[in-house]
Amino acid sequence: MRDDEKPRDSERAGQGPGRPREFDEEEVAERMMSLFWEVGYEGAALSDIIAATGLQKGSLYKAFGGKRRMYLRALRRYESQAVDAAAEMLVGPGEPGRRLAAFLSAPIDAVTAGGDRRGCFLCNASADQAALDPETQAIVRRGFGKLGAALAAAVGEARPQWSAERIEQKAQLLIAAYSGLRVMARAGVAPRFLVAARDAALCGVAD
Amino acid sequence: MRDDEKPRDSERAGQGPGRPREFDEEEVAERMMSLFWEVGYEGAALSDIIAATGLQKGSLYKAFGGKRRMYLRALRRYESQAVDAAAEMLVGPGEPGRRLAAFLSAPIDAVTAGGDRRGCFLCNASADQAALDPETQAIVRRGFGKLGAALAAAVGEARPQWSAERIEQKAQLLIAAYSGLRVMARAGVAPRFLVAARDAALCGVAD
DNA sequence: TCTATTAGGAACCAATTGGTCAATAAATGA
DNA sequence: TCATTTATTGACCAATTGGTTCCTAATAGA
Repeated sequence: MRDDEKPRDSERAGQGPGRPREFDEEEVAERMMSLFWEVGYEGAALSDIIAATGLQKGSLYKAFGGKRRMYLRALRRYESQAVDAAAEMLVGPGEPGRRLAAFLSAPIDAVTAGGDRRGCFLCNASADQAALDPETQAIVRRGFGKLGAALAAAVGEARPQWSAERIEQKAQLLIAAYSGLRVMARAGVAPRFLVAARDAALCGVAD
Repeated sequence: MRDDEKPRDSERAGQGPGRPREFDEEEVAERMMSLFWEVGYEGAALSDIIAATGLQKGSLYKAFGGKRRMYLRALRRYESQAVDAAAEMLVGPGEPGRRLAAFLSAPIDAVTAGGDRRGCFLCNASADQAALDPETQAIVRRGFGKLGAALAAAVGEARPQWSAERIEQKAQLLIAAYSGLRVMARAGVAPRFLVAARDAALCGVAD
């Protein structure tokens, strides 16, 4: 559980002295994210990371730091990919009601369409490491904050006549419902229940 | 990750031949539940379980099976304690609206009153082990099922004029919101956000 | 070409992991 | 008292854990 490894070198396009990387760092980071997302921090042994990335232990530790840094990097990657994308979608073009519906449908589509039961990495990290590691906690909280802000914006757009307080309430309910849906999906709860929850959550703001 | 240990002997009040237990099995099970609840399956090393229970490894393995059995037992214990209690409260006496409010307030009270950030064991297990272990998954799903049924009963009581479908939808939304609140609480999201989510969730069914 | 710098890979590490077992202790019933 | 049964304990186990180090390979710039 130590965490003293220094950040090591990252991003250098290939110029400069020294032997060039034989792997694409982003691609490797992507695979690490997938693994941690699926099995959690302790569930991913170093040997699993090696298998998933194709790198050797030495290269892994030189490019990234220790295991904890890999996890945090994976989580930050999820934040700046999945979370930011969702937030942008929520404030993007189109009917706000439709955007909210799309946001709450994502957890269901993932499981019905792709059979993807990984849930939400942010939510998993919360149950997994957030209570134990403050850095994880900070990232998770920031992610929830982003989603909350974007949801509030979309709700305000959909129902301009609502008070700020009511908008905020609805937005918070939508994150909570989203998180709950992700958690339930991971446990394999039948899609019809998820659909019911989604429809009730959207009631009054997207019809 | 093996799981072949036989169930071993349980419950024998102390009568019959043989040396009597020096510990109270229920009390030990309670401590194991607390530990797994807080740190998850992989987060609890056998040495931690030993420290938490005061038992030696050998006694632990004789009384319970391997680590996985201990975890499942802890999770079942949570189900038959926390989940069943919540379900009974929901269908119990008092105004149904108040009961629903109490159900959704529990996640908030835990963190504001007791500083309890363990969240919900069921939800944690979902993010932690449910995607990997079918037994865990079954318990989690059953737990969600119980809560869903109880919530539907309470909602139906609070709003008898609603259609069965609408009642079911609201009930499912309430479990999702509950799960989400637990997850967010574990990440340390500020209580005011949790309160906002709760109030929005209760809107229309408890006022 | 030579040097500096970096990457790759395997050997190596101590510590810990979950799990077993045999010896001993304490009870019951005969 | 003695055989039987069960519990406790600590020594022991192989395997795996995350992590380091050292040697070689490959590049850029001088």
